[in-house]
Amino acid sequence: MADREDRGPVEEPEEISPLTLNRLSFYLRCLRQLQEERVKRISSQDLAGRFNLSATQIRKDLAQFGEFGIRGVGYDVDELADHLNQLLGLDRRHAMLIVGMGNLGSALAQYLGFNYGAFRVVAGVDRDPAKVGRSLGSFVVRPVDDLPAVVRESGAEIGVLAVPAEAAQENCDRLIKAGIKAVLNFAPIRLKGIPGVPLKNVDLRIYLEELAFFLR
Amino acid sequence: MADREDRGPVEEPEEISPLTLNRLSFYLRCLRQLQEERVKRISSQDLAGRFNLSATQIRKDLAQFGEFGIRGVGYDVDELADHLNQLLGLDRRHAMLIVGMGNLGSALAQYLGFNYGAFRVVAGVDRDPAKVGRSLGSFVVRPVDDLPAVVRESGAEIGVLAVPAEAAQENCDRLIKAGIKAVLNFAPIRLKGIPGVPLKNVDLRIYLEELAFFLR
DNA sequence: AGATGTGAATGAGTTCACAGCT
DNA sequence: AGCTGTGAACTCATTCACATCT
Repeated sequence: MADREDRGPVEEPEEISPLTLNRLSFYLRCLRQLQEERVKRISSQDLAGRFNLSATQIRKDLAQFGEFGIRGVGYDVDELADHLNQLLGLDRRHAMLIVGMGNLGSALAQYLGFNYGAFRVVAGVDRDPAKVGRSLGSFVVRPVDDLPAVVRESGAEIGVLAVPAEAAQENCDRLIKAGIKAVLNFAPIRLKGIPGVPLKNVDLRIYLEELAFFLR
Repeated sequence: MADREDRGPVEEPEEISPLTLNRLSFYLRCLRQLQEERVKRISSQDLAGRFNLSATQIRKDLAQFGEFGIRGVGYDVDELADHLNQLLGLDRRHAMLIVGMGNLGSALAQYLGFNYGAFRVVAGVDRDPAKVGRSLGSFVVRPVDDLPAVVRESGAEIGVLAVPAEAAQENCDRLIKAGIKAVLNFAPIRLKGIPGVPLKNVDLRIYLEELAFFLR
């Protein structure tokens, strides 16, 4: 059955499609909004209606992970939010480290560190000695060569790459070698990661180009 | 209202899936890299091998829009890049306007305006009088109430929303009313657009949450 | 020969429709 | 009754396999 090619190791048992994961994250956002409105219970239909989603899909997505709803009634908003929060690994803090404290890096440090519940920017590094030593929020920018120590001391799990495309692969490798657990890449280049370390690309150029297509 | 300026023999846009569009944009990036390496011709196999793609998919994607390749030989790099460039609407400038000149807005203004060939940030607006009047790159921040005039004068086509979630829908509506042609939204909220105006969401929280899932 | 372009087959993802629980 | 959870049907996307062209 499972033919073993010269690929990486066997995958995790909990297979979840990126599309589903994306939606779960969005559902949680919707539930948070309902919580603020003091809504206690909601049916998949209502949820779908409010946020332009598909009721069936909501149910299918959720049912993958357990029976969170009450038949004939709907979902308990608080309870479901908690379940999703836990499922997505947001029930504990995630420390982030930013590589490249230029314009984008600095903006991300403040933007992400500010209002993102489970996430916290705890460190920043840069190659440029002129940027090292600057104080940004709750941390001081350190030299990129200190990465292993910075990761160890700060407990950072997620590395955010905000460096130019040319420097991205090198810094990605360094992050992984320094023991970072996941990478979020803002450089406009497709990086080669390694199997155990999830890597997500946020390519602003591609977003713009997709819009441009509709403006021809 | 969509006025189509016919210039050149571009294939019909037909319905194109967002996934395909995303890949075309990526193919173009790969071709640009090959151009820098002075590569003149490449086969779908080589292209796939170099950038971790599927050769069949490359051919299928491209074949939707014409016969760009030469059987038995491969694709002419320059020619294909030009075709994709034109197909994606990158053969002319696209002016962008940023709404919300806080940290993120300012960073985007410099980041996007700097090194993004076909795109140019030509204007920025903010609600805060303290930010109005600041000079950023090649433009001066103007009050958000001037949107209609700013759009008209600057010729901006793409509106970039870099405002808090609460203000995003209102500003999106204003952008559309002011005649903007497409919207790129960085606020962590799903906006209600209108049919003729393409809208793309870049939700940094969702990217982080998708990574967090793998760190449970 | 060697690579494209493409119908056919397979697989992934979504919607339908209804059984089953409250 | 009302709504969830889920197999079945369906639609969309990818891969296979090969006819076709240089």
